[in-house]
Amino acid sequence: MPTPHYGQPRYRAIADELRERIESGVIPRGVPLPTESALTAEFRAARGTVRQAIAALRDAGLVATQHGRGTYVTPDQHQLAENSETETQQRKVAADAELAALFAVEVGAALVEEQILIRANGAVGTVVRTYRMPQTK
Amino acid sequence: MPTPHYGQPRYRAIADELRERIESGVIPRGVPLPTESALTAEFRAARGTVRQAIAALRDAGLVATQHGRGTYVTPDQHQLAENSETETQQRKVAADAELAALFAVEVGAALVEEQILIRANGAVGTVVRTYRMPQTK
DNA sequence: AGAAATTTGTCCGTATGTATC
DNA sequence: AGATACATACGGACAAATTTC
Repeated sequence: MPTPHYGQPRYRAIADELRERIESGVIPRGVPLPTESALTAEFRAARGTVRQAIAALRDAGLVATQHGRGTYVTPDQHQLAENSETETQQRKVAADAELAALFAVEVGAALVEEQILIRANGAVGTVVRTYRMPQTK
Repeated sequence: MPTPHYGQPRYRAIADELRERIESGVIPRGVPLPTESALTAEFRAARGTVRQAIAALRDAGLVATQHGRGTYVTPDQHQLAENSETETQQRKVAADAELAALFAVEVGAALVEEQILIRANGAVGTVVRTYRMPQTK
């Protein structure tokens, strides 16, 4: 099989098809996308092409991929807006090993953490923690 | 040559090297990057790997590519701050005591963590961690 | 104006590494 | 430890846009 891509590239057609399934609900939010090999078989495309399609969806924020686990459809943010309230608090925390590496400081160094709780109907649905270096100026 | 990518992937090392040349002025702003085949020869890497490196620079806004022409170093935005890029990673983590209380689950229960790194001029400035329950129905 | 050369874009197939289950 | 799934890398082929002759 040669490599014809007249008009629309193959990977874009696959991406559009998957996007359609997500937005129409054929693939519900929060569940994993078919695996790369499943998509490879379904669309008769090489894995690289399938990965290109998934990358496009990822760039669009529609899905998120986890190494070794799969690619998951991102939960729909629009629906959360109704009964949701947020609660924010700030505190000083010590850098763990990972944060220390990211910020290039020593383990245990002081960081500012802002924690936002997002409640839907009373129950905590999402916790967002933002870390920054303390402002020194 | 097999395909070892212990530690840092090859394409990232190439991207870092090119970024270094750009930021140090070895490759001035506004001029074209070496062609893909030139980079292929210089780094002894496959073209796909070189293209992956260039894609990383493109995502970071350092270069822009034009079909049939080449990849050009973006003119200096040098009014700072807009040189920020993000990197997102998702993983499964065990709930610590606090998160367990917030989500009303047991300590150690599986949560999905999405971590976003916000870089300004290469250095991590902000880390955002979002926690959710897996498989929300 | 047209043909050839150059350069990036797309696609295939395969192999191996790494993370997760 | 084995199976599954995504990540990285190679090499080859052809397509499309641009430049050069």
